[in-house]
Amino acid sequence: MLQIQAIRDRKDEISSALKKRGIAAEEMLNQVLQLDEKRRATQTQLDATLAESNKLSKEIGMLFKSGKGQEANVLKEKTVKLKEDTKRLGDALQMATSELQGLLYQIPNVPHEKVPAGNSEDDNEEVFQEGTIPTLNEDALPHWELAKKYDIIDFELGVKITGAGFPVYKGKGARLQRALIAYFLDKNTAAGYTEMQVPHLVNEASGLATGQLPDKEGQMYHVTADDVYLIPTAEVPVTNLLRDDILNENEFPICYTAYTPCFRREAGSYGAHVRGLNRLHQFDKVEIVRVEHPKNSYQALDGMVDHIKVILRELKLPYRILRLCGGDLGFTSALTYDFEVFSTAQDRWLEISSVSNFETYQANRLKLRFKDERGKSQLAHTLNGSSLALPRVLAGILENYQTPDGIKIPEVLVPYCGFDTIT
RNA sequence: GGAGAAAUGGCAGAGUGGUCGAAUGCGGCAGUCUUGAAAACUGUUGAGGGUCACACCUCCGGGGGUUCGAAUCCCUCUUUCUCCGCCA
Repeated sequence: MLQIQAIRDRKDEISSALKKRGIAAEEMLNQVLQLDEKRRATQTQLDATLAESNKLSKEIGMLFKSGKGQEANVLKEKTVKLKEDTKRLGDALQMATSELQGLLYQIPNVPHEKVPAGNSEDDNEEVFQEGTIPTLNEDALPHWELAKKYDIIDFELGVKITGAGFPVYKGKGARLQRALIAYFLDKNTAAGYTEMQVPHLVNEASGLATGQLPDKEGQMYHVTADDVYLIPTAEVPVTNLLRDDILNENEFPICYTAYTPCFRREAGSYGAHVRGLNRLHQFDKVEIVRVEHPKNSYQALDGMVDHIKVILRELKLPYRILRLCGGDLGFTSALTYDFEVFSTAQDRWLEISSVSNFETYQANRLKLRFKDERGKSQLAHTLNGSSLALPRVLAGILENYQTPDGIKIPEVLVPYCGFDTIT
């Protein structure tokens, strides 16, 4: 959620930056300012009314104490009208506040100056590419064929026990997945991220604070009996660990990593692009989350990107980095880099990580602040990234490492797997 | 799931209708003393709205109510603790 003060100070700047998302926000922002003014005017009136009745109440108290009950009763009558005003103004204030809030919820984050304009993924900007794309045999298979051939992932079994998009990993497939999780966590903790294990269900307040609610209910599984949501990403519980906190400046940076399953309804997805591991309702992911001083957050973002580069380099997977354009940028993000692994057998790039700086957008909803050197509360910056998402990394490994003799295991994973080939 | 008790500032903990945004202690910060530190002493120390700055307003788990006036009384929800039940 954008800060009202920011809109008051830099409306035109914000409005033109939002154009990169293809959003004409001018009118909405004007409406925000109007509502804000109304809200403040109402607040001022209410405060004055309350001040007066506070004063009267004190006088009444003193009169009663000194036995002047009659005078007190005269004053009491005066409070009747004040009470009515208080009620009316209080209702008006509440209405203005929630209207304002509702409007602010609809305005996405302001794109960073580096964000290219554009409407679709075609306008994303490739900023880096590394690794060699292997030359495979003519009979090279996509990962869903490999999964069947070597009996390491069973999609039909998942359908039987749950439904489409809930695969069952078997034998060496399960072990490889566990190896990847352990390897990612080890890399992240070695880089200074504290490993956390968090709940996989969150309440409504958490969903609101990181921006999954109120608009994206459809993406999350909702357990209505207990009114909790299955997490779509570890970002939600991990970032919410710091909800309502006021940090000291010297606590920065806060760096967490967590492995969790992620649950996404993915309503409306279909077709070849969702085959196999490409898009699932349940998948595993290791996430990194940072909370930073505003002046350091972009340096931190670069650091996260570099960190993920190292991992992909070690896995020897060909990958590229995209800077997302305004149209492809997530609602809450100011700047996002996507990592994509090239899947040779499918002949396409697969997104495996998304690294974002949310600046104060999430922090504003989270009420995640810090005390600056003057002792004033300021919003912190939040960032997160996948490090990494499992299924497509797995798909990339299976496809790129396939040989006539079986699937080779990347060297760094062999100690975690306990075998070097899947046959 | 059943019965009972509780929820107050960073922490501990007083406060059961008015002058309480809240005693006191600890912790934090600043100062005095000291070569320096400790101890001692003095001062200061919650969040949000509002204002150029004050004033002023709101917040004692959340929501609602009674009252001229609520941390304090009532209703409700949530959470924690104790006992019972169930159980990895």
